[in-house]
Amino acid sequence: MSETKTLIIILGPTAVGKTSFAIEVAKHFNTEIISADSRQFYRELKIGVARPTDDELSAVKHHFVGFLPIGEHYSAGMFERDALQAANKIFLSKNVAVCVGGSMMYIEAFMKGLDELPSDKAVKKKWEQELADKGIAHLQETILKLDPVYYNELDLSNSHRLIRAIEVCSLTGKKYSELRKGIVQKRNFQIVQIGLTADRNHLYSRINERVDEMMKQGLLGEVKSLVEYKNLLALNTVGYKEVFDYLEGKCSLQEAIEKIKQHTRNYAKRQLTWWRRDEDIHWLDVTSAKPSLEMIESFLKA
RNA sequence: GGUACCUUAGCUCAGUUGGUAGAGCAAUAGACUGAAAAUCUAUGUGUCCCUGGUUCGAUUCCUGGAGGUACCA
Repeated sequence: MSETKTLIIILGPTAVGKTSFAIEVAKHFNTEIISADSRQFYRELKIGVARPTDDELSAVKHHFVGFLPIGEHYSAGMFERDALQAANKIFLSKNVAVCVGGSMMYIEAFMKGLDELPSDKAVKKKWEQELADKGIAHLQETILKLDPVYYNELDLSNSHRLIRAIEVCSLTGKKYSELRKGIVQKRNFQIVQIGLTADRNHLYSRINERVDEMMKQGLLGEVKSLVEYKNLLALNTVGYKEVFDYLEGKCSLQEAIEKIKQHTRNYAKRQLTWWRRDEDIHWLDVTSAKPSLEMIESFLKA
């Protein structure tokens, strides 16, 4: 079996209908699904992250859904490693694997790879503390000294990136701008990206409906059961942070629900912005028609 | 019915001692190499409720009206 191996990636904004279509595709090719939805990885998150139902999960084997304890640290780099491993395992017996998700950077890492840069939680924590104590100007001065080239490229208001650059510089003793080469890794399989999309209005009303549906399914109860973890990074997530605000009396339930809808729409828009620049994506508009398997077949031949 | 206060951007509200106005959120566009459902950037013409008046000039002051809120009857 030395045929070309193909990874079909199904991506698109949240609530566009990726989950069920991916299952249809995976069934068609009699293969398995690699999830690329970073928040669906957490065991404790179900309703709020629209995890596939138990029926769906048993219909097709899914990798990574619900495999992480809520407190565990995970990242795009770790996903690159794990997803490659999972894909290669699938390719041992199949010619096609399906990847589905909305986590842009995770998918990017899986497809193209990240430069090998170190990461250290303690160092990151230290600089977060520096940020809290001395303000962002102090971080800006630090990166100006460590890596003046990157200082000029970077968005200086973005504390996350500031800290990451300082982290890499201080761990390696080298400049982040020089280490970050952006080399695209060669994979031993071909990749076909299928993007599901829809009219903005249609997408937004799907999002609103899905949030109402989550409430019916018991999102409030799910979030209540996670209050003790509320400061974890995994819970800095749309659908959870708004309900925490409600539980703390910062707003009414109705307001929290409206915020969830709004923030989900904001997220969907960011996803569309990210993928707009990628010319290799085959887009399928689902506004008026369901995506079809025939389309997938035609993309595979092309 | 009386008194007081309010009416400014899609929403919540600032403000102009009279020279036609600005924040947050939303919206739109963008960025994105280990927190990424995260984080960050850019974009603000709107009958400043209506009507008269004073004034060179009113959204701002005065008259009258409409709507709202609170309290008193």
